[in-house]
Amino acid sequence: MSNSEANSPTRDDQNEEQEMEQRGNIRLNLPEDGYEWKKYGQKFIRGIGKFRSYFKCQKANCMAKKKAEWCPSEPGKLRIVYENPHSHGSNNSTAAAGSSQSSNNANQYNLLTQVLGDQSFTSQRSSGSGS
DNA sequence: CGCCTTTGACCTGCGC
DNA sequence: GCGCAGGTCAAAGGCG
Repeated sequence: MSNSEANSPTRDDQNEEQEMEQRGNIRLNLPEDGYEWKKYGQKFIRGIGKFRSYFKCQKANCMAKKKAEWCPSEPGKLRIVYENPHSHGSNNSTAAAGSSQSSNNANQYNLLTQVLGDQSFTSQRSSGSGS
């Protein structure tokens, strides 16, 4: 086993990723959405048999929250659930693709979650923009 | 030295 | 009324 890990830095890197994945370390797969998130908790959800991470917007006046969980049927796929609208605009150009929509989306999503449910929107964010 | 991340424990709400 | 699950807060450790 010494040679396999000695000359395979890529594999080592992937191995690490998988190890963290098992621990529920979603931080590695956290998609940049233009906001600063702070992880404030992690829990193993028996309902889906996977870990769920809880993020909170670091902005002082922003009560926006984000939940990240692994898709039960699609290992490696991350499902992001946004809660509460942002009281400020996105300050990250990385998410320029949706920067103008981010705040708007978060706001609309809040309504959608209550009216339609998070599936339609979450599904769009996860597979629509990811893939 | 400061900031961020991770882990554990506690509290609240819902269901049976 | 009790039990289970989910969610949140706080403290400690590690890394930059």
